[in-house]
Amino acid sequence: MRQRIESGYWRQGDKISTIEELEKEFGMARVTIRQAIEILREEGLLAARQGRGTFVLELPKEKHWFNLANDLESHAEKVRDNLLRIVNIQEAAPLPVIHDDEGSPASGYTHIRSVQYNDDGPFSVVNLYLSSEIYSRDKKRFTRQPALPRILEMKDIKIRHAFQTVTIGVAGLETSELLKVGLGEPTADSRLVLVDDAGVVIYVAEFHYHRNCFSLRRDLLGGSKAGRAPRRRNV
Amino acid sequence: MRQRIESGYWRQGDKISTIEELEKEFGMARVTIRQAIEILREEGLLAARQGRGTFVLELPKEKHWFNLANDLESHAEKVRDNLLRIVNIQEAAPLPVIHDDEGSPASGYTHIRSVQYNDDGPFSVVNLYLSSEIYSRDKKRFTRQPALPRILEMKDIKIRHAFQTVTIGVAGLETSELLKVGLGEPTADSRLVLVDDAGVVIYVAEFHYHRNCFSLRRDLLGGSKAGRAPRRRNV
DNA sequence: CTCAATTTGTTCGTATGTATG
DNA sequence: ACATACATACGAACAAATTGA
Repeated sequence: MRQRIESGYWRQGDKISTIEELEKEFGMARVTIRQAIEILREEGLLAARQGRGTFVLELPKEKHWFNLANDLESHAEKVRDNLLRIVNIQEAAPLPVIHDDEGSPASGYTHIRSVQYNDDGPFSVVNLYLSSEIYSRDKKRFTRQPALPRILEMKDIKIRHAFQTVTIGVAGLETSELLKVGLGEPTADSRLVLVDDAGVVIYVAEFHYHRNCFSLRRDLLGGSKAGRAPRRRNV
Repeated sequence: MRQRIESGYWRQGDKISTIEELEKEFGMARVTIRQAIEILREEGLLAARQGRGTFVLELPKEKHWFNLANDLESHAEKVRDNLLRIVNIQEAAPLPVIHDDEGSPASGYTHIRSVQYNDDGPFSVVNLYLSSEIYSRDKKRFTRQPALPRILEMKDIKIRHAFQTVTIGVAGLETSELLKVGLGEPTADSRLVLVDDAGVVIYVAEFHYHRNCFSLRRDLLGGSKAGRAPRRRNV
C-alpha cells in the first residue's frame, strides 16, 4: 500500500479500495489489512473514516537526498567536509578483493572503517583499503577526514582509472549496527577502485549507503556530468 | 554470516567462529545459529564437521550480471532483442509524474506495463508511459518489442535529454508477483525520461530490476563509456 | 591408550508474534 | 473478542565426533 501511494497508483485525496476489496487483492485477512492501514494512518499517509472509506492524505516526503556524483572531482568535492567517525584502523590489513582487470595490488594496505554522519544520523558506512605508502604520508589527516580529496591533492599521484560499481547489498551485523538499520535491510553499495598510472590499485573503498538516502542521477546524453539540480542538497 | 563470506571477512577454507562464539556475537540462541548454518550448508557455502568446526567451502557465485549501460545508444542496443511479455496496456492513461525541471508533458500518454525475461526467469518489470502520438505510429511493434530502440530509429525525433535516476525501491504487490520475489524485497529502480528538442517529455519509464541482477559499472575518469568487460554477459 | 576438552548434532519444552476465520 | 495455526526464537540438557595432552 505504501508503494501504491509513492508510485502514484493512488493519488493524493483519492479514496482507496475498501477493506473488503483489499482483503481479496492482497489475499490477507481483514485484521491484517487493518493493521497495515493503522501503520500508514499513524504516519499520516492515510485517513480512515467509518462509513466513508479510507483516503490518501499526503505524499511521503522526498527522501533520496544523497545524489551520487558522476565524476571523480565532484565526488571528492562532495565528501570533502563530511563528518566521519573512525570505527577501526588496521595497519597491516589483509588484501582487499581485487579483480584481475582492475590492476595490480600495492605492497600493503591499511584498512580504515568509518561512518559518515549528517544531521539526521549515519547515512553511510565505509570500508576503505588505502595503500600503506599513501596512508603513511599523513596518518593524522587520513584518520580525521575523507581520504579521497587528500589523494587528489597529492601532485605526484596520477590517477588513471576510477572504477565504480554500484549494486544493492544487505546490511550485515556490523553494518546494520553502524547504519542504525535492521539486519538484512538493503543498502546501496558503491565500490570505488583507484588505479594509478603504474596500474597499481592504491585505493579500494566500499560505501554502504542507507537505501533511503541514495540516488544516482545523470543524463545519458551529453556526457555524464549533466544531471539536474539536486532536490535537497548534496553532501 | 552470508555477508561475512561475501565480503571476505571469512575467506575460503577458513574455520569460522564456533557456534558458542557466534551465539554471543549475534546475541542469539544455539538453535538459531545452527539453523542459519544449516541454510548456508545446504547452499554449499559452509561445511560443518562434528568435533572440528565449521568451514567456508566456496564463495557464492557472481550474481549482478545485468550491467546498466552508461549511454543511451548502448542502453537501446542492450535491450533491442529482449523478450518481453506485455501485462497491460492503457491507451488514455493518467499523466505520469513529471518534475518541473524535466520538461513539459505531451498531450497524452499510453501506459504499457511489461516484464522482461531471460533464461532464468523475469529480471525486470517496466512501467512505460509513451507519448500517444509516438505510440500510434506503430502500435504493433510497441506491443511486442522494447520501445527504446524503435524511438531512436525514428529520424524525425531528436532527443535532447535522457535523464536517468537510479534508486532503491521495494517490490509492491504487483511488482513482486511479476518479478517472482517476496513482497517488500528491494529492487533497483531506474527511471528514464526522454525529452525531445521541443522540451516535451515523450517517454517516461520505470524499470524495476531484480536486486540480484543489477549492477552499474563505470569509470569516473575518462568519460562514462569506459567500464570494464562485463563479467557474464549483457542483456 | 586413555581421558578431558572442544565442538557440532539432536531433542525437549516453552514463549512470542503474526495471520487466520 | 476468541480459539487456532504456524514460524521463529529461546534455554537447557544430552549425544557423538575430534583433538591433543
